[in-house]
Amino acid sequence: MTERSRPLRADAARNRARVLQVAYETFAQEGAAVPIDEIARRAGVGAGTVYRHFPTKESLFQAIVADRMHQVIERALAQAAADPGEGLYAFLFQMAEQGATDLGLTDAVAGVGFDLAEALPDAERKFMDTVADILARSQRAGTVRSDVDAADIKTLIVGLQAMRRFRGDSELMHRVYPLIRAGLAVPEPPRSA
Amino acid sequence: MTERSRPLRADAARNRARVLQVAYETFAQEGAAVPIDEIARRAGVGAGTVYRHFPTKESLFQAIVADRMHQVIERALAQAAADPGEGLYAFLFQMAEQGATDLGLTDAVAGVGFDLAEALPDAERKFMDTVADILARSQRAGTVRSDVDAADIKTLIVGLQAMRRFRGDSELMHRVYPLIRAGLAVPEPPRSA
DNA sequence: GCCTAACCGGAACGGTCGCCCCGATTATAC
DNA sequence: GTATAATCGGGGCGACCGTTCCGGTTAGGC
Repeated sequence: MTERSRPLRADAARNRARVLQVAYETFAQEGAAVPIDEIARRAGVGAGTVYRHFPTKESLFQAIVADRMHQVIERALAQAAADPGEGLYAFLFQMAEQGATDLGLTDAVAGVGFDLAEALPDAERKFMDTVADILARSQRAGTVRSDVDAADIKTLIVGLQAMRRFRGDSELMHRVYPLIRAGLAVPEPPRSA
Repeated sequence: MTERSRPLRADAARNRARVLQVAYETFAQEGAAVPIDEIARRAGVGAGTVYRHFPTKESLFQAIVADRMHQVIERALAQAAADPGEGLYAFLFQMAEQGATDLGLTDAVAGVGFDLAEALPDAERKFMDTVADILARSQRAGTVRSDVDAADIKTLIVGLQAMRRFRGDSELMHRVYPLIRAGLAVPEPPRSA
């Protein structure tokens, strides 16, 4: 984002990339509670090196979440363009799945220990815009009831991520996910004849 | 549970009750991360006194969760007996509401930082039996589809608690809860005529 | 090849928390 | 009232974690 006055030295650039990559995988698998020392150890550098590139633990976490968020949004928009009717359902399931294997992203979306809207207002706004967009497409396609809004969907994502962490992949997909889908579907009008 | 060989001294019994009461309220409002020293301070005793009655922080937490769980189960069974059709829905909403204002209970149900099934197998089994019972009653009353089981309901409870923590009371009740309810309702057979 | 500025790593600091210890205190039996 | 045994409470220990510091090392221009 911010231009450096001078390019990083080769070893510094290499270490920065390694730290980012290791932190990415580690936060995803074990959540945001992993100590910086541990990330430094796995990256093969000292803790001081981590702090030189990222002044606080939160700044490292933010850099990763912003990137992850970007990926999720891009993928969701592509899916929604390809199949508007399924777009929202695909997005919901993708977020549930991602959130379970990516504890950092879950915490960020749910605002646990790190206020996404405050720390990365652009990412938060773009995320909500994307949700609204995908939702609107599916509603126009007639596969989602019209009386839900983007905030409702975000709430469902938070819930689904919690469920996915609690229960296995296939069980959630085969047993609980259909219930959510049935709840979001356009209700059948009451049969009067 | 276990009988004491000699009754507690009067001041000891009073302190024990105070600690339990304060811990009950504190864990409910602020989650299980509150330090023991803080609970001791609020109860007006020293940390040593807390540890004399409860050898570890977890044992104190367990004592509280077991009690809360008992209350929730009793109340749910009474509701289900009074109105079987609404029993499951009332239970779900009650658990969501309780879980949001009772972070300790939420953590216990979801198994975060404390394995309920391992630490209090009786409470866990009774909880699951109760869920199964209430669910079966509502299914017999025809208000809940027959292809969901108690494990699905528990998963939904975990999700609802997360949602409730994320969003306010009335919003969850008015906007998201109806979606869950619609998903659990007996599906209308497809109109062929 | 040399010089210097940039960078490295890990030891160390300050703060927090679970848990224990022990001199002081107090309830209870006689 | 006195003895005594249970209880009290707060200071302290050890572990952990985020962050800083600084002596040693190395990349890169000349």
